[in-house]
Amino acid sequence: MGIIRKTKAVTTVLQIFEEKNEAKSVVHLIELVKDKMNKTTVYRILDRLEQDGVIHSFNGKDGLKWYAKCEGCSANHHSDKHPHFQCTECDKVECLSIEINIPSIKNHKVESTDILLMGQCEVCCV
Amino acid sequence: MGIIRKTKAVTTVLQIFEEKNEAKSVVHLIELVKDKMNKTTVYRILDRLEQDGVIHSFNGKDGLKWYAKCEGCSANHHSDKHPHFQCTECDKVECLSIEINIPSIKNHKVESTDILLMGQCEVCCV
DNA sequence: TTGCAATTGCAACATAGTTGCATTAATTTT
DNA sequence: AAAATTAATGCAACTATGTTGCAATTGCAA
Ligand SMILES: [Mn+2]
Ligand SMILES: [Mn+2]
Ligand SMILES: [Zn+2]
Ligand SMILES: [Zn+2]
Repeated sequence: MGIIRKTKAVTTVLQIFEEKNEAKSVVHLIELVKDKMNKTTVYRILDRLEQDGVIHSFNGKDGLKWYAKCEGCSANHHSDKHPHFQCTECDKVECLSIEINIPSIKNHKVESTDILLMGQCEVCCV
Repeated sequence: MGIIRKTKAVTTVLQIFEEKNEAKSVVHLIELVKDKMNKTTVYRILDRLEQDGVIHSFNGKDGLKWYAKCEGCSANHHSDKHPHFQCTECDKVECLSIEINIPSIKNHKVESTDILLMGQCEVCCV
């Protein structure tokens, strides 16, 4: 089960995702709220928010865990699957709403995909 | 620069990749050779072999680092880019020789991709 | 052989993430 | 409104992957 009590810590974390629709690494999140709560709490809240379909997680280019807001997901229906883009210059991560076609692989059953595109973001492109 | 001296340790690691064309996680490799060399040595050898275009690395589903033999790469030309498949049941990883088409993204410059497909492998499919 | 630089082992470190347990605080019950 | 219940938190200790500095070893060329 996910979030049951709306504590101050939960509200703080939620606010971060609400106020700006941007992916955040756990490391960055911990840094952001380090005066307000323990890192263990951050990990646990993120866990529970993910279970509830409020946020989703994925791995960035260096293997770190990132989270971003879900759109149209719930505790029993995680539908918001998509590739991500990480800028090699500023490290920013974006959720991409593009569809990438995966060809079927002989004798294999592909159930999910983990796609990270890397390069230069809009800002760093120039 | 990569491998300069063909030491016993280098030979041991190379043999593992030669005898079976299969991706290996660093954790597994360290375990495999733990009586023969230090883990630091394993990390450093893998590093140098990658620089030489003998092997390539990528992240598995749990964020762990994996390595597999390269085909047709050299120190100054790493061409063997491809998606990977990891079985969710037996954890085995395969290099895929399929092409996945990445649509261009407005105002972004995609320079590389990191694609991991997950599901059931040939053995676990049944 | 000898000399030297590449390689290795080792211990200590860095960082991400997890766990157990006592304490605190939301929320429900009385 | 107070008490009871139990989810949530803080903290310290831990695990795991990966890195670094440095002294000792070893491959190889001269
Ligand atoms: Mn996303
Ligand atoms: Mn591969
Ligand atoms: Zn950027
Ligand atoms: Zn399998």
